[in-house]
Amino acid sequence: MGLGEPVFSTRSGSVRLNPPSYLVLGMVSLGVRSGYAIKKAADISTRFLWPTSLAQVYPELTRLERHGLLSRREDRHGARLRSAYTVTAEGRAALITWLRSYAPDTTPLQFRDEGALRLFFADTLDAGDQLTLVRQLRKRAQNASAHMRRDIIPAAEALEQDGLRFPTLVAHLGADTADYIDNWLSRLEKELNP
Amino acid sequence: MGLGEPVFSTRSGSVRLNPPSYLVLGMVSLGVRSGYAIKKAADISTRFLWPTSLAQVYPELTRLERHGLLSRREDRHGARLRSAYTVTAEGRAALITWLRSYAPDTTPLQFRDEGALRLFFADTLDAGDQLTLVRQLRKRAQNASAHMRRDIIPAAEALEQDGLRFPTLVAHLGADTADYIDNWLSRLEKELNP
DNA sequence: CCTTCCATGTAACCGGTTACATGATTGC
DNA sequence: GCAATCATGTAACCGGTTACATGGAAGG
Repeated sequence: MGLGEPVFSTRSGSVRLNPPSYLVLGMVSLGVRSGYAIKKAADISTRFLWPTSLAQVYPELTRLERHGLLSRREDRHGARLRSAYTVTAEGRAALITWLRSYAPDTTPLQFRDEGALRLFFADTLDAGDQLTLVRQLRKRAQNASAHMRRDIIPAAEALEQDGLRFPTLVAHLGADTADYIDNWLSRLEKELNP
Repeated sequence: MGLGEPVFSTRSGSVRLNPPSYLVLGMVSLGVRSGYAIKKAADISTRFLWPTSLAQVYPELTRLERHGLLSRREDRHGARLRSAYTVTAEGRAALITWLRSYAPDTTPLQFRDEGALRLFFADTLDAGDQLTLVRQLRKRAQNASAHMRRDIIPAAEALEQDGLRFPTLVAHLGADTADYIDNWLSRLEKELNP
């Protein structure tokens, strides 16, 4: 196993917490109360950083509650029942511990990306197809940037009224990075098409 | 399933080819002949784009050969036997088809990254810890850039004698992007620490 | 001689996604 | 009335990693 077991000790034993756990814990701590809402919130904010699914969110909520990091309340809305979660003191402590424990050496920077993998093997293509591929990659970077500026950043900015600035910052980092990549590829495009 | 089944038709039925398949196929097409060597080559080139493991490479080689995309030759080296793979015409066609078929809309740009996820939730931290986190993230970006420029790029440049330029280009894209992120975070750091 | 590297594979496990199943509420 | 959205969950599957198991070759 090596170093840094991602285990958090609670009064009731210990829980193994991984990024999806902290995603759920973090969302609840931002005031998102139901599983359904967490998934929706993740789709317009952390989707690029860490995608998730309902089939992951619901069991995780149950698990976090079982270990005392979340507290559940039945929130009856007509005949429909809904679970409203809030973070416990222990849950908040777990989140903060995680945020404070980041070690740059254990998690190396990765860009796992099929597009870039194709570019790596592009020597196999003739000049025309190489150019097409680079243009497609640019298009994707442009799409990503546009989507973030049009949808993600405004949604994040709405949270600033609650004193939350980092969602906006991260969204900007993503959009700016996408622009940087587009720019880089545009220089490559010119180089390939003189 | 939806759109774009990643299936390639061969004389002997059809194969489902995914990024790890093309990683193996591509590496063999670059002249890397054994499973062991493919893993080693991937570790100093495509690791950031698409990590892999021996437990993935070996079965994939067998599968690709079974479908006629690779051809295997027993390469006896003393008492030790080793499999030496080469790409068949069909294998080369499959690789080129994949490289030519990139659709920017189906594969959205993702930065799946635990570090950025932490930054997203950093409002939970006090100012001092926020600063520490940003500095840690910078350190990681610097490490990544340094490692690429010291190890990955020189290794890629050695391939240029064989007429391969894209491995070097992709390595530079990675290193430059890491530098960009470091720079972006350094501005954030100044903003947080006035 | 002994360590490191070359070399090939399998078994067990885990993290995550897709698909399935169900039903109430809201808004047009 | 009907469609879209809110809401919760499970089962099956898949992609990928870690750990296990084995042994020859090369280099100091």
